[in-house]
Formats: sequence, structure tokens, C-alpha cells
Amino acid sequence: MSDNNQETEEQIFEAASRVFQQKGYAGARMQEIADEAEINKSMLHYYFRSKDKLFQKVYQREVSRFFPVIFSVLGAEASFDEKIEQLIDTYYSFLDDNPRIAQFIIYEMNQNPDRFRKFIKEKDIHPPKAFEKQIKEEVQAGRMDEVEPRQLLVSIVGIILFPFIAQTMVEALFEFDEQDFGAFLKKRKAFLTEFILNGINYKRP
Amino acid sequence: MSDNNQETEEQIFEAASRVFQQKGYAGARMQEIADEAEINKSMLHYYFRSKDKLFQKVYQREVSRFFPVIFSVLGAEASFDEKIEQLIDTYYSFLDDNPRIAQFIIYEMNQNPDRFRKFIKEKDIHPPKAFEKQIKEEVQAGRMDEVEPRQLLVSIVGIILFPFIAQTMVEALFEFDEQDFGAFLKKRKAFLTEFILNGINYKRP
DNA sequence: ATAAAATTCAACTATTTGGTTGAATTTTAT
DNA sequence: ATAAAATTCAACCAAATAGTTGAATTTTAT
Repeated sequence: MSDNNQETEEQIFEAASRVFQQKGYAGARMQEIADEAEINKSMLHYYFRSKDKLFQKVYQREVSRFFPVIFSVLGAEASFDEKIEQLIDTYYSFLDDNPRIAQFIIYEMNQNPDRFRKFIKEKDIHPPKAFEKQIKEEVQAGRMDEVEPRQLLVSIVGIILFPFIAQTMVEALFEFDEQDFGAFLKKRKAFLTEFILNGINYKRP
Repeated sequence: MSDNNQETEEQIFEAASRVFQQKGYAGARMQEIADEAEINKSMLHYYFRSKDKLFQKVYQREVSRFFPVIFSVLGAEASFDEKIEQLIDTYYSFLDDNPRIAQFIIYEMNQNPDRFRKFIKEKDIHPPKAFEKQIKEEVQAGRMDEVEPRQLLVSIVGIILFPFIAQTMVEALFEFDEQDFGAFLKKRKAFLTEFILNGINYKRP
């Protein structure tokens, strides 16, 4: 193939992403990343120079992937209730594919809040203004209680994310096996939609 | 003083608790724990033998502290709406005093799910049966929508915990300073009570 | 065919870090 | 006062781990 080298670089990057997400920076081992990528440890430094450099790239990519998932849905054109349903759907499939990402970002963000703030600012990542505007309009139209958009946003994100972040906790406390947990999540989609919309007394137009 | 040694042991333990909660097992350094406890590094091993032993004790204590905070409130005698308000109050003051504990337990639990499960089982930590029973009674009495108690429990805990776990994220995205965040949390208490009770269409008796 | 680039490999170095030791000092109990 | 226990300290060891090197091999481009 003509891009063998680029492929290898990606292989390393994806392996690093998995290991860092699972173990965190401090817990990750360069050798484990090499094994996961099925290449020699020398190649890690050949392509990325150091653990720190490799980590920064992984971290930045994951942060860049994470927020647009929520914000693009919330910023789109749709009625409020449709938006909530879409957000749940989108978030669920994203988290199914990336079960460690939220935990990872939260943990590493807390290890170095300044780095996080700086990156968010540089990349100009922020909640869509359109969402705030839409809520104010819905309130005005009498279709929901008066709520602070930010309180609502934090609540929605928290309520969706929590079971993914705390899967082990939920399984242990409820004595779930993985299948039980899967069923729990599936049922949860319907529950969440109603819970959120009721929460602010939303009346579908 | 007559218990100088016991005092030192506690000093070490509390220092270790702070450092482990902040950095996690892999990120914590024995030297940093010693510095934090303002004692010589030798004393760590003198009292706790190894990093691993010290960590296990911290981990087990924090897990033992964390769950009863929620479960004791939910298992007490009170009307459903009072219980929710109490839970929010109790949780908030606990998390104010222990801002890292949720993040710590979730992270270390994910690093070693088996250890977590084993400990939960040994200590017989579980959600109070009384809470489930109460919800069923409230549903029967027509005071709330039919809900799975477990979905509700996960939602309540998630919605309360999330801003504490993700404080840095909230501050960065909303461009809050610490004071803004404090105000946000304070307002949130009232918001949460209404949001949760509305969420299941609870009618106060 | 040939040169350049990519990759492997094992052995190596340097650094970090957990853990140890033993002598000296201080504190506590009797 | 004395012995025992607790503590400090600096120096040290051992293990783990990040990172390097250079020679050999394979792959790719021309």
C-alpha cells in the first residue's frame, strides 16, 4: 500500500486513544500502547517523540469529538421535544461506541483544569446560542416552565451521561449482569424523554 | 499527648486520602503524601507497609462513606417530596466537603470493577428497599406517574452529582469563575427539586 | 535495480518512584 | 531516670518505565 506509514501512525494513535482512555495518563504504559498497536515500542517515539506529546494529541482529539456531539444536536433546527429525543439517541450511540470517553475527559480535565480551559477557548467550543434562544421562546409561548437554560443543559447532559460513567456502580448495586444493564439502558431512553419534558412541564405543540 | 502515634497514623491517612482522591492511584506519589502529611516518607511504610495497602484502606473508607449518604436519606421516614429535598441538601453539603470523592470512586471503580463489586457485596451496600416500596405506594395512590424506581434513582443521583464531577467543564463552557459556579449551584437546589418532582408528575399530598 | 523510508529488534541508558536501612534524635510511658 | 516507642534523616536499593541507539530487515518509491 502507498500509505503504510500513515496507516501505522493512525494505528498507534488509535491504540494510544484506547489505552489512555482506559488507564488515564498516569496509568498508561508506553509498552501497552505499543502492544495494543501491534508495533514496536520504538515506533511510538519515531512518530510521536514522547508520551506527553502522544497524550496531548489524543486528549485534544477526544475533547474535540465529545462536545460537538451534544452541541450540534442542540443547535440544529427542530422542536424542543424532538431535540431532546434526538439528543438522547445521538448521545447513546456515541457513548456505545466510546464508552470511556466521558470518564476520560472528566478525569484528565480535573488533573489539569488550565489545559482544558485553554483548549476550549482556543477551539472556541461553547453551547449553541440557538438552544438558549429556543428555550426562551418556548417559555414565552407558555409551552414550558421558566427555566435557566444552563440549569437545564447541565441536567440533561448529567442525566444521560451518568449511567455510562457509572456503569460498574449501577451493575453492582442493582446486581445487574451486562445484559441486564443493556436492557436498563434501552428502557431508559423512553424514561428519559418523558422525565426531562415533564421536568419543565413541556407541552408538545 | 498520649496518642501521638495514633494521631500520626490519622494524619497520614487523611493526607493519603486527599492525594489519592486528587491524583488517583497511578498518579499519586508516596513522597507527595508524606509532604502533605508533614512527616517523613519512612513513616508511610512504618504504618501502612506499602502504597497498595494504604490505597486500599483509603479506597474502602471513601466507598463506605459515599453510599450511606444517599441511601440513609432515601431509606428514612419522610414523604417523597421531603425526601428529595433532604437528599439534595444532604448531598450538597457532603459534596462541598468532599468535592473529589465521586470522581475518585468512579475512576478507581472503573480501574478495577471486580474489587468494587467484591467490596460492595462484602459490606452489603445496597439501595434501601424502603425507597422502592415508597415509590410503588405513591404510584398506587396516584400521586406520581408509574416509574421504575431504579431509573428514577439513577436519574436523581446523576443529576445531583454531575455538576460536582464536571465543575471544570461547567465553568469553562459557561465562562464561570468560582463565584459564578457557587451561585449556579445554589440556584440549582431549587431548580432540581422542581425538576425531579415534575419529572414524574408528583403531586404533593 | 537501487535508494530511501519504514520497521523490527534487542540491548541499552536515564529517570522516576516505591521501598529499605540503620543510626541519631525526640517523645512517651513506667 | 530509664526503657520503649515514635520519628527524623539521608543515603541507599530495586523495580518500573520512558526514552535511545544502531544494526538488520522489510517495504516503498523511482
